[in-house]
Amino acid sequence: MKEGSASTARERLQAAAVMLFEKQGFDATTAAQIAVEAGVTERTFFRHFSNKREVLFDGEERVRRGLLSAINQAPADISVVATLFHAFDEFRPELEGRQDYAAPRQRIIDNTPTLQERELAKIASLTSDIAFALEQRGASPLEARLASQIGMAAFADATAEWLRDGSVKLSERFYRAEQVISQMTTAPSN
Amino acid sequence: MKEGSASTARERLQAAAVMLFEKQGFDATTAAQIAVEAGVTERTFFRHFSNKREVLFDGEERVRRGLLSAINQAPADISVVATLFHAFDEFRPELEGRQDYAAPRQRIIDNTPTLQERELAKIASLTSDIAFALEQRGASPLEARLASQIGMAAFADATAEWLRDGSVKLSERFYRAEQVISQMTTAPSN
DNA sequence: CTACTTTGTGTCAGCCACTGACATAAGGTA
DNA sequence: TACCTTATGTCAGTGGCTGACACAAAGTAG
Repeated sequence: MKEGSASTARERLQAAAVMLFEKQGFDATTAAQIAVEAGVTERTFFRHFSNKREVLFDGEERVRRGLLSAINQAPADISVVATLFHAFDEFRPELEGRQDYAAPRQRIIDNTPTLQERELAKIASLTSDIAFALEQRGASPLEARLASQIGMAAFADATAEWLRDGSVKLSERFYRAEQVISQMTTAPSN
Repeated sequence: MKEGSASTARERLQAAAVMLFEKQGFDATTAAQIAVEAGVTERTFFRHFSNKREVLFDGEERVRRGLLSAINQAPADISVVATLFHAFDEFRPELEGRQDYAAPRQRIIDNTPTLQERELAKIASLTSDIAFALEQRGASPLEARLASQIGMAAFADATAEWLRDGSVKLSERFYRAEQVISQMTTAPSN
């Protein structure tokens, strides 16, 4: 009742959650409160989101599909790491288009351990799917697992840093990470 | 009252938890149940462990200290990745000595998404401390972050696989992972 | 040896995340 | 028109977890 009804209950719940989480913090905000703000009942909140955290983790499948399809379209004659960074760059416009929604969300996550855990789980799940995709393209299981691990670590790190501080472009952050990884295994540390 | 009293309440709670989690599953086991089995009250359970999951995550600090000290004792003239694997090998005896406790624990975690999340958080926390240690030894911040990510991914992967299937020695799993990482950025994927 | 302090525990009331069951209203379909 | 589906409300209940208070055992200080 408080939010406009020119949107679905689900969307109103997400917007109300982001607003309240930013204002009061995640822990101090109850599901019932979000529901009231969105003009529905607590029960309806839990029909749309399986738990309180999920209200912030909706786009996961979109990211998954985007990255996997970019990997499958990458050239076949490059290293696994190069394949991943090729895919990240293909997917980059989608991230850049969502910056306005993603930045406040990132701020909330940065302040909330339980959401950071959820974010780690999301990255781990993506990582596992990416490892599978690399294996399909000919990598060994262990190489696929390790490459996807460092690749997704770089992806998540670059994206989060970029959302926190937009003064370095996302493309630049990806590029730098790839350079570091390429040299990491050959050069001594000092 | 059911467990012998020749041990602390904390130890009895841990033992009771492992037993019940294996028998009934994590979700189907209540904190109150564990407490009764250990001869204390639910409130006492939560005095020893800040939440139900923590009863399985006690050795974390031991691992952290062990790995960090091993990193600091590694030779200075090798690559960051080599530094990490050197440290893993130094720490290996401690893992091998705990295999009997760690294996059932790993089985429970493998069956329980919420515990897998906690395990990811633990690895991420260790990873962050290890990145800091590498930086102290002269690595750049980005290199430190990425190297510690892939290193800890390899460490966690090798350890978990070894606990699930002891037929390949832990030293061998570490060795293989290091080989794969060294070649990852240079060779094409097929 | 007594008084004080610390540490570990029990008891109880209560909040909140989350669920199952049942009812109802609105919109589409046979 | 009768039915079915979908989204929601209502309500009662379980379980994780916390704060407050009381108490007992084991130091520790004087």
